Amino acid sequence: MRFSFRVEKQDTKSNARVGILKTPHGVVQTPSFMPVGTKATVKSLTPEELKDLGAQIILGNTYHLYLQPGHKVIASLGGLHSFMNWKKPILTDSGGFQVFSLGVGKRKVAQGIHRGIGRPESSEGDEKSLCEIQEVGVTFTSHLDGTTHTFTPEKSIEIQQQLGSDIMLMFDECTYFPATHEYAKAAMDRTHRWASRCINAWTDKEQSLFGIVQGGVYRDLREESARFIAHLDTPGVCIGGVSVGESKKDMRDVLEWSIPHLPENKPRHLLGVGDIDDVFDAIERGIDLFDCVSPTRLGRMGHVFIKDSEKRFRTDITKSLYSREKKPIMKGCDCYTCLHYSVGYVHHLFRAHELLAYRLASIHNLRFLVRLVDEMRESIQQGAFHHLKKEWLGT
RNA sequence: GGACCCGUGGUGUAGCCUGGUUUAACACGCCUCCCUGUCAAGGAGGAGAUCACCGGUUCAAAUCCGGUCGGGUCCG
Repeated sequence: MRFSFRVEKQDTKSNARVGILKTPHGVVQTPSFMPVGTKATVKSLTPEELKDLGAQIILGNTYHLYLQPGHKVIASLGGLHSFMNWKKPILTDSGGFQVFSLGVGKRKVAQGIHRGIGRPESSEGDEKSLCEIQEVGVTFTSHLDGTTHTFTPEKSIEIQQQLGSDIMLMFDECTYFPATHEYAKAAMDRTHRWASRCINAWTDKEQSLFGIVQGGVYRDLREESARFIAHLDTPGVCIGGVSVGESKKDMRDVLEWSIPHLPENKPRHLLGVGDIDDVFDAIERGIDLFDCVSPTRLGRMGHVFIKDSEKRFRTDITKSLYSREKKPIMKGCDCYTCLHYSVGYVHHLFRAHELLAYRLASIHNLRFLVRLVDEMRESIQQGAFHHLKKEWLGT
């Protein structure tokens, strides 16, 4: 099956749309949320569980798989799908984001402050940058063993082709927030030059390749980047450089400026976004695909998704008040966790540091988000997207 | 009846022998906050102890000495 995308239904009151994405490993009905499986596994879950909770496609990571176990190892074991026993579509990130996220320095990362991405000026005292950006590519230091590596656009595509993903992403420079206009422009221009090199390196046309819009939080840059990426001969586009520390308003502005310049007939992926309100907003603006670590990462930290009145949509299940709660995490949830376990039990598992806790919470959170996007898709089909949005967000 | 061990925040311990560098440390627990293309079963911060009690030695005691109470082990 070759790659194709078709818009099936366009919402009349917004830019929301329903589409069908065909890939060599099956069909994805959009809009769709994809769980993140960085190291060839969605942490704590089996592919069977992923399938059961409704995941249509997952994301894997070039940076991590290149470092461990190595793309050649995975290729020799039959490619990523076979390696991890996931038969459905896979999108691979290019490694750009990770390479730059390491650039902020070890200490900040150790402190959990790593959302300012790719700041090359960063020689503040002992905070040595772990990566160096040049025209040819990025030289970085492995977080695993300190060895030095270089990613170029060509290298990233080569790795992704060996992994055998259905959707490859271009090697881009994800700008940090806040970035000056000058720097954001330089990074965007570099990303555009790298885009051509990615296309040239792209030899296996069974796999598709998506370009990535950059440009920081600047209107002129976003518009320019969106137009540039839109005109590339690739089957899809991504909007990147969001959810890197900017405000929600900034993110919305970025979508506002970028999307009108993107082609109607190509799928649009919004990188790294997964907050409920953000997903509603993005789908309303015409985004088709999402990926985000939040359901799994927050799940492992004991935060479970709920539909609440405060529009926070999550609660910390490890809090004492949940120790004797007999009810499931969320009334009406059809996930495996909610069908079989009480809040009190999952609470206990977290307190006891039992491994099942991570799995049950991840299953719930992923099912919650996948199902919500399913409902959004259904509502678009029926012309009721606005009603669903109002029901959830109140606006 | 005899010998020995122990008594430090909610829990479990470290420190005690070689008194001061202890504003008494650590783990877990508790409370706040954070997490959006995962270096993330992670991170930041906070509350909480008159070191069982009484007395003594000393410039100075959780730390040394005596006694009391409480818990435990072993021997009869």
